[in-house]
Amino acid sequence: MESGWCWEPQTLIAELVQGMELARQLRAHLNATSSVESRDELLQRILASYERALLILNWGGSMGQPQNVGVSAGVPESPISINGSSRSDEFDGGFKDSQGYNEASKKRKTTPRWTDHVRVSPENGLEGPHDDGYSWRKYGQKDILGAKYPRSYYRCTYRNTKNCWATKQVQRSDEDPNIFEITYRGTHTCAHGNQSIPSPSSPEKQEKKQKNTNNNYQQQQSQQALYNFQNSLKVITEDLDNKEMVSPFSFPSAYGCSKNVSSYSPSFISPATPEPTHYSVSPFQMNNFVGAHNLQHLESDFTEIISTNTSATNSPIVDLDFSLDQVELDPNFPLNTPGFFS
DNA sequence: CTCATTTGACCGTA
DNA sequence: TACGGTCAAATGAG
Repeated sequence: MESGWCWEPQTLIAELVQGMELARQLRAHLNATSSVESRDELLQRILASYERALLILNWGGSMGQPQNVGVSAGVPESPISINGSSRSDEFDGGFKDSQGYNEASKKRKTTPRWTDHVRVSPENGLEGPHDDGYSWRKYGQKDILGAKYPRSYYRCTYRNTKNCWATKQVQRSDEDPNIFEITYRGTHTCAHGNQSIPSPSSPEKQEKKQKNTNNNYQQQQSQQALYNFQNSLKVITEDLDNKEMVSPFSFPSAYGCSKNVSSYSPSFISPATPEPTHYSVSPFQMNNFVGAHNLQHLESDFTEIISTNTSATNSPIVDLDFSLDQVELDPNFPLNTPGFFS
């Protein structure tokens, strides 16, 4: 939608490479006695770099997928063009042991958590919450102390059938009602089943009756690859007490290569609050959040958490174990596949 | 009829 | 005890 952006694979790769290079620098800073500020700056540059890469992917995808493009004219059920979100993923510590991670029901506190900030563009209509490609079921709503808007609680639709314990919380920002803060908890273990992405012509709700009927396999693959990619590229920061994972990638960003249809639930926030349909990117907004994080000890447990997180996604397509020692683009990553850039 | 949402109650934690 | 998170019965939509 608000594209008009000229993008090309080289640009994307350049951004990614830059991000890696910055990560290297950051690593050097970690070993040295550099100031927190310089680390912070480096980290923000890394995030910005990946964010730009993501935007490229997003727009690239939306431009390349003819179906449902342009259905942005405020039709409530129209596919949402998720233009991503400002990525301010914060990772709430915890999931140290990869095993306990799968048992989300046991220890909620140990599940990975990261926050996504999604901005809606007011001129584009009011509803249709951000669809990250997963199927969510709302299970609660609470008024939060000090918050103007209630918080909505969602869990994976396939919680029971697939034992998928991913949840998310959606809260409208106090300061800017156009911004929604989405906190994800846990990762989907149903991602490879029926879970992935609603087919363009079928609203999400149809999923309940047509599981596994998405026949656009290539598209799925690309999306999954991107999803895995973004899931793999997480930067861990460690708080004094907790670890945090800061990811420049957002779930919605992973669908740039295809159209998201979202029938989503109409209860994104609360009946009293208008529901955003279209999302625009606020690329650097994440700095507001990430910048506030304690960036010390950035590296500790980095690879451990990465691998944990990666394995949790069951990703057979891309294996991007992203570590600071190994920051080369995986040649297997289908950056050049047609479904990706076109 | 099936499934999603709503919403008050309940529970665990700080 | 207050608050955030979850449960589950009631209700509604398709």
